[in-house]
Formats: sequence, structure tokens, C-alpha cells
Amino acid sequence: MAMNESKDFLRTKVEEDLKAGRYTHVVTRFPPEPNGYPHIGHAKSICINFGIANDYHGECNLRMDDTNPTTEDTQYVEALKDAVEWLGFEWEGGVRYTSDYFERLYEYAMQLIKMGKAYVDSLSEEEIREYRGSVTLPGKRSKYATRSIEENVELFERMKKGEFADGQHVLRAKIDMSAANMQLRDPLLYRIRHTSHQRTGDTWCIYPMYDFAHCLSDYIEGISHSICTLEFENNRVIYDWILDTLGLTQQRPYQYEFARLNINYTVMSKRKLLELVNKGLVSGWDDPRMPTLAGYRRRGYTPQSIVHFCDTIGIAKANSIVDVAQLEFAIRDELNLAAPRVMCVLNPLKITIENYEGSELLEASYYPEDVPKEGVRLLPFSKEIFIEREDFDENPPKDYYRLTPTQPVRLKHAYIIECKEVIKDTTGKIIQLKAHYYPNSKSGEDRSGIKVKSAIQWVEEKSAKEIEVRLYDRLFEDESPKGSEDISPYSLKIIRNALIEPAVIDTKLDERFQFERLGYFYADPIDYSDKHPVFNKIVGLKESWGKKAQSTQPNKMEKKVQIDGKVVPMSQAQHAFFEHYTHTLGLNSEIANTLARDERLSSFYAQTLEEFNSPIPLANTVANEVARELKDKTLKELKFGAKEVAQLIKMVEDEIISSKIAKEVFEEMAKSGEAPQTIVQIKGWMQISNPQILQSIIDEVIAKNPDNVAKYKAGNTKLFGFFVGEVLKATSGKANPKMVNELVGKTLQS
RNA sequence: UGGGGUAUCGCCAAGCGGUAAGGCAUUGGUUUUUGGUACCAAUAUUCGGGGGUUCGAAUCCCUCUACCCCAUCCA
Repeated sequence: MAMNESKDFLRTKVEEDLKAGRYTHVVTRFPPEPNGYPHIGHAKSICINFGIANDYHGECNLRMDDTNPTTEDTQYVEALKDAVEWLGFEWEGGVRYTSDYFERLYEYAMQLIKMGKAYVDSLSEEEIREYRGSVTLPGKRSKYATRSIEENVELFERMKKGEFADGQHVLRAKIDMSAANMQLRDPLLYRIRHTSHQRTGDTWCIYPMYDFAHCLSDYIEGISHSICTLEFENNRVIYDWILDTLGLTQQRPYQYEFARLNINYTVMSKRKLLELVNKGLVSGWDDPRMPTLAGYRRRGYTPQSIVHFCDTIGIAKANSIVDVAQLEFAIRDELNLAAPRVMCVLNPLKITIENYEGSELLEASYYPEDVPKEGVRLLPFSKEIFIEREDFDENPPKDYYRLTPTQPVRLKHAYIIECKEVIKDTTGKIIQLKAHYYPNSKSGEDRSGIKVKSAIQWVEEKSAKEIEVRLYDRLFEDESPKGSEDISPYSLKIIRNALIEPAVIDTKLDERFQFERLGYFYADPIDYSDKHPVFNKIVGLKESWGKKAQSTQPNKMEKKVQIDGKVVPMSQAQHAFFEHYTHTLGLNSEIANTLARDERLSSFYAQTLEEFNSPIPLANTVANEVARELKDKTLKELKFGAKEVAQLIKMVEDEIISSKIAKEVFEEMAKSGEAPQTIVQIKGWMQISNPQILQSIIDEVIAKNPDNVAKYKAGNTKLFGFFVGEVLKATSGKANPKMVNELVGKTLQS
């Protein structure tokens, strides 16, 4: 499927790495912690990791990140494996476990200790917290950080042997207690837990922390790209620190982060999901309203539809909330082409067709004309039938297409009928209709000439089967639900005696059907039996009628008021610079401001002025281009100096090169440190300012793009830039842009 | 308040100095024995705000704003 030309940033990175030869082989991993049931957010991660591995002919491992024995359980391991398989992916080799690496991890920890890069701390939990400081205050180091290597080795060995109680000691990396990034304040590497582990049993009583175990597990498995969610961005520095410190730098993995999936009307956190289950608000982890994969599966979503959904939502770093409608679209889109159409009546209203006698079997296609699938079933028909109560209205609203006392309707696959009498009970409730049919209106051989507005579903009384239908709707009413308190009372409606045409039950053509005009339904994999068929509503059909009435106008764009914050005032010295720049040198206040506030820029600027007296152009270049280089470099690290910048500007002033070329020369200069003249000469970047040459190129461009010329002449002035751009492209940027502008303007006018 | 991120249509999302992709949703219309599907069309003079650089800025520079993450012996 070559759907989108555009690639996500992860794939872009992988391609770059492959091309640059940093890796010959892509290895990713899906590393869940087995402490909860996988949900659709996991599906996104699975699709990314396995998807990338597939796309680049690499592999993806499935690894259980089981470093915390107090919260993890084997039942989740099974659920996770199921989820990956169900979605149709295959992991490389057997399932991996972080616990498989405990021995090696222990050795790496020992290595760090011996390097003096890790120490056993014996502070209490509260003390550790206190010592860590806060986001604004630096922390302070534990007195135990000064223990000798020998002492640390011995203590860590004894921790392993189980000589200490939980919490008595921990192993920490020795990094920086005053680091601005909190993660770097001597992160914990190991803690004591006298808890039996689901796989290693009682072999270990010390367990590695995520930060320590994850990067090393990735390294051990030969992972090339370690992809995780945004909240681990801050942890990346430790990931790198551990690998680098241990010298594991060859073919090492790097971490990349993407935004986790959020969907409106849905909760995704393990905690909230667990709460729903524990409080009995749903029937279990596989309740069809749950966003768990087990839930979607039971509801009737296909794995392909979930994968397709994941493909459509994209991968990026912006926190976002995807509209459920997008998920619903994915399953509808698939089922539209796959599901047989069948007739079911949820809320029956009986009709007696007074002028019909006997019975017949009508042949009806399972699929509409526009679905390229074949298959038919027989529909019993007689004078006693049921239609949907909603499909009759005695006092219809405007634009009601269905049956009314004066409006006939077609019974799908059968005849056109019209209402003759409405029978009500004493309370006024309609209990039955009497109708007449048109004998010559039979479906497929209609000679009645009657135009009906719609065709409705129906079932024949004697042959219809009773089924249970579970009508599921979104679990939460609130678009961004907090939790169980927002549960929608309409999320489940059970209809115990809906009526369905017999073929569905007798033939069992499929597990998923479209109940015509109602939606897509799925035979419940657990509760369904021949005696008591149960169908789950997967998703309704798209509805366009009735929507108009309630469609709330999206509130007229209220302009968001932007508050302008206070700018920190300039120091006296800065102010002096500013004054000098604006008054003496004639710089505009913005450039003057930028220069004045940054010491490095102002001193650099002063140096350029000594080389070449052209204050304004030099200021512009320093405040823009040089400032960019200085963002992640120091003055000393710059490959070029004031002299080169001055020379560059002089070439622009002398009209040897255009400002566009100057930009490229500058970039080259910053990279190689070469003198600007040399760069221009080597690259042959001399400006083309010969009007004859330019004009011929312009004529060519114009001749090649008659459509755009027409559009331009019709008023699309934006296209001006297009023509200029084309000409510049044709000359590899060497054309004098000012002149091109002028000439293009003139040419297009004529 | 320190650090790390993010901001392009109602919702996702491309875009990397030269005509603002695409999908979902919405709105018209055409086909239709599903108020479905399919098809056609509409929908950002503008990219969080303000300045600046440039012939030309969503893209480069400055600045402000909003939101998310980090102070578990969780992952």
C-alpha cells in the first residue's frame, strides 16, 4: 500500500541510519511490563515497532519488562502475547524477558561499582527523597556516596545474598546531584525486594530499576532503535550515560520517543481501567466497551481494522487526542466490503398484509450491488411480518422517508406496502398495522411504477428467530472522561428478543453481519449458542439523517486573546550597547536588541565591524545566522571568524553573490571553515545578473507551465513565487533574485 | 520557579526558504431497493501571538504565550 508519500519521523531516522551505514539491520522491540491488559495504546506501539521492523526487513523482539515482581503476573504475559499475535505480528525468536538478563545486569552493575560510578546508599526512602532536592533546588549527595569501591562491592554482594531487609540499601549511579534534569541526580539502579518473582522465583532478592535494565536489555538484544513514549524523554540521558559509561558504544541502541495514543470518550490508563473492572462497572477486561484489545476483539473489531487505524493516526511528538470517529471509520470501512447484509428487527411492530395470502421464499443477495461479493439466501415471506417500530410514524416530521399512513415504503427484497389502518391499545400505543401490498411490485420485477422514498428491513413472523442483541455505545459520555464517574448510562442496552431472519442462525455464513440499516454486529464468541444466539453491536452505520437537527454549530471562532508577557529588562551595559546600535549605527531595534542582550553576539559583531564597515548588513547576519550557530556551540567552537563573515558580506555588497547564495556559503563556512571566496570559487556560485540569460530562462519556465500562467493571470498572485522559484531552481540558485523578480513581473504582465 | 518537550483546519497529520499534501469529521450534489457505500464538490489568503532577516518565511533569528513530562526503592 503506497498510501502516503510522507514518512513519520521514526522511519525517516531509520532510513537515515541505514543509509549512513550506522546499522546494517534494524532491530526493534516491543517491551511491555506484564502488569496489565494491553489496550489500543499498546496496539499503536506494537504497530510502530513491528511495523518498522517489517518495513525495513529487520526484526522485532517481544520482551517482557519484568523488573518489578510486586506488580507483575504471568496472566498478563499471556495477554500480551495474544495481543501481538492477534494483530498479526511475529516476534523474533522466543519471548524475551528482562529477567533472563538478571545475571548479566548484575555483572554490569558490579562493573560500574568497580569503576567508581555506582555506590551503595543506605539512606532511608524518605531521606533519599529529601536529598534529591526539587525541580528548582539542587539536591545533595548522600554521605554514603564516599564509600570505597571495596566496601561497595562487598555491600552489593551481600545485598544479592539476601543479608539485608527491603529498603535497607540501594545501589545508585554516581552522576550529579545538582543536575537540572532530575533523572541524573544519582538514579537508583537496584533495590532489595524479598519477593518471589514470577519467573526467577526466589533466586533474586535484588531487582534492577527500569533505567538500568532497559538500555542494557536493548543492548544485549542488539536493538538498533529503541522506541518508547514521550514520558521517557527525560530518561534518555541515563540510557546514554549507562551505555557510554560501560563502554558499550559499538552498535549500541538509541532511544526515540513518540506521543502515546489518546482517544476521546475513552480512558487509557491502566489504573482507571483496573478500577472499572474492580468496581464491576464493566463485565471484565474483555467487556466490549473496554479499550483493551480483548474488549475490541470481543466487540467484533478485526485486528486488521485496528492496525489500519494505527496506520492512519500517524506518529509524531505532539500530545494529541484522536477522535473515536476515526477508529469507527476503520472498522466500518473494512466491514462495508466484507460483511453480509441481513435483516433484523430490534423493536418489532407487527404488520398484517391483508391482501396477501399464502407464503413464498424470496431470493435475496447478501451483498449490495456495490460490494463485489456473491451469495444469496432465502427469505420467507407471508402476510404476518414485523418491521422496526421506528420505521412507521403516524405524524411524521418533515423529510421522513419511511412508512406513514399516506406514504408507502418498500420491504427490502420484497414488495411495496402501504398502511391501511393503525391499531392502538387503550393507552393509545400503536400495537399493530394493517397494510396492503402491491402484487406487481416484487423486488427485481417491479412493474408497479410506484416511487418509494425508502426500503426498510423486516422479518416474517413464523420463521423469524429470537436473538439477544447487545447494543454497545461509547463507555463515557464525557469527551475527556475522568474515570468511572463519567460512565454513560447508554453504553449498553440489551435487547433480549430481537427478531432476525432465519438464514443468519441456520446458515452461519459469517461471524460478522451488517444488520441492514442498523449497523455491524458480531456473534459473541463466548455467550453465543444455537439455542440462545447473542450478537454484539460493533458499530452503527454512519447516520446522516437526524444529525442535521441536533448538529450544534461549532462555536464561532472566538479569537483567543494572547497575553504578552513581560520581557526582562536590559542591564545597563546592554542598554548602552542598544543605544549605540540604534543611534550611532542605525540598526533597527529588533536586531539591536538581539545583539545587545547576547555578549557573544555583541563581541562577535564588534569584531566584524573592524573588518568591514557595513554595520547594518553585518548586524543582520550576526543576529540571524551567527546566532543560529551559537545556539549549540560556543564562540570558540565556531569554524569561522569575524573576518570570514565580513568577507562574505562584502561579496554580497559587491554583488558578486546574492543574499540567497550568501546563506549557502555561510552554511558551508560553518561546516568546513573554508574562506567564503574559496567556497564561491569551488562551487561556482557566481551570481547571474545578465538580463538576457535570465530572460531566456524565464521564458522557458513560463512556456513549461501554461496552467500556472493561466491561474496567475486569473488572479492567483501567490503563483508569483512559484515562477521565481522555478527560475532560481533552474540556475541552481545563482540567478540574481531581485532581477528575476523584476523580469518575471514584467514578463507575466505582457 | 530549573530542566526536557510540543504548538499547521473541529480531530489526526505532511511540510525542512519558492503554489499550505492527505485522512477523519462537517456541508452541498450525483448514483443507490441500506437516510449505508461509491463518486463529485466545498471547506486554512494562512501555520500559537508579536517583531526581525530575505526578492520571497509555516520553514531562519529574537521574543512572548499556552499545554505536556520530570522531585516512586513504578515503568
